[in-house]
Amino acid sequence: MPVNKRAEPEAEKKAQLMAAARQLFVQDGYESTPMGRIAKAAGVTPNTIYWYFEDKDALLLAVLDELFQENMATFLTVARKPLAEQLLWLVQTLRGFSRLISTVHARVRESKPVDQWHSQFHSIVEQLFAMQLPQEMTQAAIAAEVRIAAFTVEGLVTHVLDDDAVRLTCQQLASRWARA
Amino acid sequence: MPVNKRAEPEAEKKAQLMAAARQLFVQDGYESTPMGRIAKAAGVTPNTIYWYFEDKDALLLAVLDELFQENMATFLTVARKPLAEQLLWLVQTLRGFSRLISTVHARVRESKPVDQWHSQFHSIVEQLFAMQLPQEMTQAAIAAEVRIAAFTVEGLVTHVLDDDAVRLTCQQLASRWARA
DNA sequence: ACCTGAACACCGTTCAAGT
DNA sequence: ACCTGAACACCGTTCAAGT
Repeated sequence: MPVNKRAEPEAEKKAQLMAAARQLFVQDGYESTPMGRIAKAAGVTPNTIYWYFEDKDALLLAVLDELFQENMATFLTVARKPLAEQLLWLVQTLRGFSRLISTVHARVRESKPVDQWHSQFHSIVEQLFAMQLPQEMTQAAIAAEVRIAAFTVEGLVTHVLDDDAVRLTCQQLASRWARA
Repeated sequence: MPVNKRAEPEAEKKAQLMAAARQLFVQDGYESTPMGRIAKAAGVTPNTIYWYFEDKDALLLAVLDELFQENMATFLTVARKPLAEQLLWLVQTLRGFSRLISTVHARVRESKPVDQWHSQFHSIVEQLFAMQLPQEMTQAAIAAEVRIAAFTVEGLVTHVLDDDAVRLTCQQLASRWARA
């Protein structure tokens, strides 16, 4: 007849595992953090993780989803500012997860789920920018400009550059879209 | 007194190893090709590779250098054409090595030698483009435009896109640099 | 349902030993 | 100088067994 026997419901344990994985993935990178280290940080045995997650990729995707949700909310806040500022905010935010981003790109080829997540992420971000570009542009031009912006953001995030270079590149990029 | 005892001088054996590695790295990717497979393709035992190369990274760098030298020559041929065409050529050529490029980006963080190779590669390609941009632009603007171009090329190379999208993006990118 | 100890398969690399 | 067989350390994952 008891309903809440366990001190830790399944969801909570899963959250602990994700918190440990997230911290280590962001700090040390996905490839450089063995399952054993995540397990130890969460106080379990490595194989226990497999009761909650299918494999290491599933853990990665769960972490990515969490990070996306958390930061999407505040991005929508920034979405009313000038485009150059939006770009700069996006780059600075993503820079905090640059190792994770490199990992996603590396694993797009090896893992279908990672590939799907990556495609979806691009779609959302690119659409958010597309709707802000001048209406006078052709659809093809808008699509091209959005790709240029997306790839530039990725480059700024994953390459080592000083803040000035990042800022100037965002401004130069946005200067093209001055409304007619 | 004999001078050329061996049927296969060291350089030749090394070249064989590099040819095997190159083929497999390009086809299957660096992470997905074990040293054992390279060894088998070259007709030796895995540990033999370590007599010729310090480690797997050294093999990778040797292959990268080879590819760079081979393609640099024909790039200089293309360098007299319009910028949009140069970009398109660069993207299409690099697309043949997209897995290798993803690997380089992933390993920049883990391997100092790979990081240095990557930086040097960027420097050379970016300078080649910088000198072709309109003289009227400020140094800062040129630097920003070159970064935008480099990152867009990288994005076009590493993401899945149809040929039309690639072509349109290169044109749109170059349209900005129309000489005043 | 939840977790563990032990094992498996795979991989890069090393090393003592051979020619 | 050049190459090998055997071993080492490490890793993701599985599985039979425990509670």
